[in-house]
Amino acid sequence: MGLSNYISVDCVIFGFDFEKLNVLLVDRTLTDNETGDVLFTDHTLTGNHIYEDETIENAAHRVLFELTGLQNVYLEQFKIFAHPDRLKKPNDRQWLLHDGRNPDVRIVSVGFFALLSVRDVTLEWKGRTVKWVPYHEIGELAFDHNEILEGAIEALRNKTKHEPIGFELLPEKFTLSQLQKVYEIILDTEFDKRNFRKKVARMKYLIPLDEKQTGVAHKPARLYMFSREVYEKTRKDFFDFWV
Amino acid sequence: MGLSNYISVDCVIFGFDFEKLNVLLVDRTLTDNETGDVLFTDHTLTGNHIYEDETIENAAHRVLFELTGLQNVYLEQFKIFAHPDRLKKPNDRQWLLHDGRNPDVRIVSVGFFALLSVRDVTLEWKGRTVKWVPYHEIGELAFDHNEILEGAIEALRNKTKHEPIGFELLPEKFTLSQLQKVYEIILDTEFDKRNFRKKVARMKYLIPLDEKQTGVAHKPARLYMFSREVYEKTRKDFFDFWV
DNA sequence: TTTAGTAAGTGTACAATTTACAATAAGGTA
DNA sequence: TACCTTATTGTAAATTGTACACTTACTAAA
Repeated sequence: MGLSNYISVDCVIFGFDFEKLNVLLVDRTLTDNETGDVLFTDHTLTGNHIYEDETIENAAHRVLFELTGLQNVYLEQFKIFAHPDRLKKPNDRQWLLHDGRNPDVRIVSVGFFALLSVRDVTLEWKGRTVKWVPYHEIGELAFDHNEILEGAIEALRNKTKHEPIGFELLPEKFTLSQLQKVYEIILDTEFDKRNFRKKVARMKYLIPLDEKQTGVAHKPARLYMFSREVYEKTRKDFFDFWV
Repeated sequence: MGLSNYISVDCVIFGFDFEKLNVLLVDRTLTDNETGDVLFTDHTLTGNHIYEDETIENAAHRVLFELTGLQNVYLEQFKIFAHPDRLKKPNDRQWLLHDGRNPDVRIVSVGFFALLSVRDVTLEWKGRTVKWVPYHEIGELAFDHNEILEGAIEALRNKTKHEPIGFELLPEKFTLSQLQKVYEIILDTEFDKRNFRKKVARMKYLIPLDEKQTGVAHKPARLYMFSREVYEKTRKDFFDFWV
């Protein structure tokens, strides 16, 4: 099974740690073959070429599995990146050449974003170091990966406003304060606690459990679950573009 | 300037005629070179390969211009179609072979949808007949074009719910009943006329004109315009996924 | 065991929006 | 002039949005 050497996927993997939104980045360090000097070092998103007989969704799930060991992760295609010059910055050309690839071949990359609650992650991938970096601390990335990241954030924001995907960034059981925090971080805003809860109380698909937080140095909060089943059954389509 | 022979764009061009949502389709008829017999005839969406140095957005605008002569059309990338078997139905292979193309090369296609008010359209494109077909009357299309069409409709519905793109399907000046009809058709629902107008009256970016319809056999309706400028200035981001 | 610290949980009044519902007005056409 | 067609408009009740502050339940430290 060969590789399709002109299509790739790039995954923006978001992980929420109850405080910040993080993104999984991979170190990219190019060293001179002879002297061993470090020529440059920076970061990339996580991506892969796809196999010839593979769907792009599969390729994206594969990346995700290799990195996190997780299979059932929220993953969504959001945009294609295909600018003719997207791989043509000097460092990027050098890196591709070093890797035995032709930097003049136009590569179309399909952007995906994934959502998960931060957990332990395989800390190596193809011999490169992988780490969580807070979204706001991400500097200049390799290739067009800053553009892909911004596209992912925008897609995440838009989707979050209209569909219940915030839950994907939390563990199965979570508190209302954690849920509120997710939305505040993604939408870059703050909500009134009482009003947020009043709104939330109307959502039939947010199931209160008979369980509480443990081990916290304050009144323990009740735990909730999201039920996609109830959501699908009770959701109404409606019309809200105005405002 | 060569062609990238593995990337293409497919455009779902929606046209509204105040009654129905239509899609621009192109006839595809394969005739036997020797006998002249018609081997099969069906329809495709409108698509194109992209040039090597061209962005995909440019390629999509090019398709649109060739077909409609229009330059400033609402156009949006919505999904990529890349299934390994997407061009492998027997008729499709035959068509590609006849056209001198290799049906075994995997072609990634970027799906776009365009919105416009139905107007005169160039009725020929590369020697093939082009016509508006009401969305609900579209049967089986070539390649994976039914899938692309459904993807486009879904993207159109979603976007319509949250952003003011319904206007793109109307002429510059339109009546409130026409606007209501656009939304009813896209969202496949019906609105109460008084409540619809009450809601609409709150949108500052819907500008009432001192002009009325002419030539209609009933009380002429006032004309309105959409101001994207006012919309951008007054829009608030908010949060409505729950229902 | 007492105290301090921390986040959880809760109600009310007012404003804005949604919803359901039907009669009159203004043009053309016969 | 009568008729046909679509445009235009209001009101009351229910729901939702908004602004705002105190009490509760737990841990940790004294």
